[in-house]
Formats: sequence, structure tokens, C-alpha cells
Amino acid sequence: MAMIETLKKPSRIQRRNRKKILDAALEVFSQFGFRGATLDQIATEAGLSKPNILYYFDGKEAIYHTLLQGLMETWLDPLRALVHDGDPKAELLDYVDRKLAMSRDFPRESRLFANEILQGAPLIKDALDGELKALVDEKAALIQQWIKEGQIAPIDPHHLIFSIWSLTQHYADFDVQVRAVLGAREPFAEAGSYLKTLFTKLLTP
Amino acid sequence: MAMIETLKKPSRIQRRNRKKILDAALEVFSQFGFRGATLDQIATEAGLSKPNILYYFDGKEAIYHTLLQGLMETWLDPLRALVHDGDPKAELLDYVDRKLAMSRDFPRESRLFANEILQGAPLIKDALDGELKALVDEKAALIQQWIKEGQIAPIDPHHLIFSIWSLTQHYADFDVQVRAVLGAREPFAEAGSYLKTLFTKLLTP
DNA sequence: CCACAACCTGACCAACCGGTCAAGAAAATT
DNA sequence: AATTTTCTTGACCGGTTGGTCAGGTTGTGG
Repeated sequence: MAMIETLKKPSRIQRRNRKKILDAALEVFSQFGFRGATLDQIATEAGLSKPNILYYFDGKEAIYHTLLQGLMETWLDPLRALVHDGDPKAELLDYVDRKLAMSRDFPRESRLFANEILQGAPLIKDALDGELKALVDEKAALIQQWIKEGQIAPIDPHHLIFSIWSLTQHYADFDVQVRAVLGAREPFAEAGSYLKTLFTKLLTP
Repeated sequence: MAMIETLKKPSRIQRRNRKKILDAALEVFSQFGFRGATLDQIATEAGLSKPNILYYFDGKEAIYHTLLQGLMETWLDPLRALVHDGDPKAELLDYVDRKLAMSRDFPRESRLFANEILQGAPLIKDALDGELKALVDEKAALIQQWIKEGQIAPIDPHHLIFSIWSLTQHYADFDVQVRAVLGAREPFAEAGSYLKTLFTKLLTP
């Protein structure tokens, strides 16, 4: 039996090696994109042989697919956590903080996502049109309500969300450029206070 | 003689075919990155045979290098145009406009650049550390002066520049995602007025 | 400690990769 | 028109790619 039945409970070895493979694949895919990455690279990075990797996954695309699918969930969690639960402005600033923290702590995930979108999102186009759009529309409606209530300044909710994504992920995706320009300065600490200022000014009515 | 002497003036055919190749390469490299792109793809896109492409360029890397070198110049032009020449706030808003227009009119160039940075900028690291940093530092000093004169609000100049890059290029690099979320709405027109609002609020003391 | 399943790998394969080359076709020069 | 230069390509090459497979090794439950 060449392939693992996902129905059965995975063994200890399976869990360990699948994790090793996915971690190695994240490293390689996030740097070179799907087409630029090779199984040999992933195998070396994972410390396993190439055939052994194909014992755990159906192929290169299956690894990439698994990685991206798992990523989509955790990537949208911060936005899901945006609810009507106190001060709207503080709520949105918290969302910015959470997203910036993700850029700082999971830059590879951010870059993998960026790579996929850059290439036209061949694998997650459906998720963008469906799941993502639905979630964003829902949160945009919430923001629109806050605006109507006069709790934050009147701005386009969709573009507000875009700007939060853009500004926070920039520090992960363009890390090399940011550090080249800043020299020895620490990007993320500065970005935190800068973005707080920016969004406070933007959201204050 | 296999290679073209750049010292001699290029013939009509040379100009036409080199342009065809660079245009095709821009299309392919911007979508798949350096490693993910193939010469066959570029050849097909250009409507030329693979050996013919290698008649005009020294190899895959030479095409990529030529493309990136030419891009760096035009990509920084809008920032170079940022000078002390009237109202600082209007000056900066104009810069935002110019950058957004570039994202709208040259999305492939933006994505090529993004791809290179994502992969750690292996080819233009030197340019980032040198030319780019110098230019940004110069303009940051200019912005700092405006702040000191009280003409714009006190914010970190470097991160201000980052946020302009980030917010404008996002609409080119993440075009698929933006359009998926917005549905039938036209991104760039909306982005124009949104960003004008954002930066006006940010820069007003 | 045995038997069976799970795990691992060296050797191999067809397809594709970037790049070469000799020789022909088209332009330009005379 | 002749000739030289520029341009173009089919056939080919060594290396790499994703993937297979038979058979060996390791772990595990009885």
C-alpha cells in the first residue's frame, strides 16, 4: 500500500514525518514558489529521501495543496476574531496588531500566500471567490455599521481591510527590502507604533 | 559570432526581437519567478524559437538581469520626482497618485519586482543596499524637514514611504485577490480616492 | 519471538530543463 | 548579381525534474 489512508488514525512516525515534510515544503515553496521549488530541495530540507517523501504525499502538488489549505484557515483567523465587542476603533487596532504579529512570527506563511496570489492564485482562486469574499463582505458590513453609528470615520470598509493586509504583510513579504533601507533598525517594533498612529488618525471621525 | 556586440548600433531586427523577448520574459518571469519560468515558455510567448532567443541573449539569467536592471530605474522615478517644490502634502499625495498609476498601468513590472524581493532579492540585493537606501534616506530627510517646519504631521518618514509602496503596489501584486473580494467593482478608481483620504488624514498635522 | 504491517531506499525512468551547434534562409552591402 | 553578414532553426546534449518500483529494514501487536 503506497498511500496513507486519511481515514485511519496516523501513527507517531506519520505525524512526525508529515510535519517535517510540510515544514520543509513551507521553507522551500515560500522562497521559490510552486514551480521554482523541487522535491529534492524539500527532501534535503526535511532530512528525508525523495521516495520517502512521496510515501507520505501523493506528489509535489499534494504537498503544496495541503500546505495552502491549512494556511488559509489560520491566516483568516485574525479577521474572524473581528467582532462587535466593545470599542470599534480599539477592535480594529487590535486586528492590525494581530496581523502584524503574524507577519513577524510567520513570515514564511505570508510569503507562501503572496507567492500563490502573485501567480494568479491557480489553486485557491475558488477559496478567494467563495470563503474569503464572504468573510470580508461580512466584516465590511460590520464596519459599515460602525460608520453609520458614527463610531469611526466614514471610509470604504473593503479598502480599509485591504490596507490592513497590505501594510502588515508588507513587513513579511518585503522583509529584505525593508531591512536594506532601514539598516540596523528593527522593523517590526517601529511598524507597530507607526501603524497604530496611521490607523488611529484614519479611523478617528 | 554568436553574441551581439553591445558596442555596435543594433539593427532594426535586433531592436524588434529583443523587445519581443523582453516583453515575453516580463510576462513569464512576473508570473512564475526566475526559477519557475522556462526558456520554452518565453520563446512561445515571444513567437520565436528557443535557439533564436539565445542568439539575442546570453542565457536565461541575462534576460532576467536585463529586465530587472531596466525596471529598477523606471520604478524609482516617481520617488526621485519627490522634491521640495510647493505644498509638501500635495507633493506626497502626488507621489501616491503616481505610484498607484504605475500599479494600474504596469502590473507585470510590479509583480516581477515583488517576486524578486520575495525570493530574497538575490540579484538586486546590492542595488537595495546601495542605490535604493541612499535615495530613500535622502527623501526621508526631506520629509523630516517638512515635519520640523510643521507642514505635515510628525510621522516616521521611512515607514511613510514603506506604506506608500505597500498600499499602491498591493493593487497590482494582489490584483486577483482584490478583484475576487470586490466582485464587479473597479479597484483602481476606488483605491485612488481611498488612498487620498488615508494619506490626507495621516499627513494633516 | 514471530509474523505482519508500516516504513524506507537505491536504482531507475520518461519528460523536461538550459544551452550548443552546424547549416540553411534572409538581409544588407558591394 | 554576387557576396558577406545577420538572422533562424532542427537536431542534439548532459543534467535535472517529478515520480515509480522492487525489495530491504524497522516498528508493533500477539
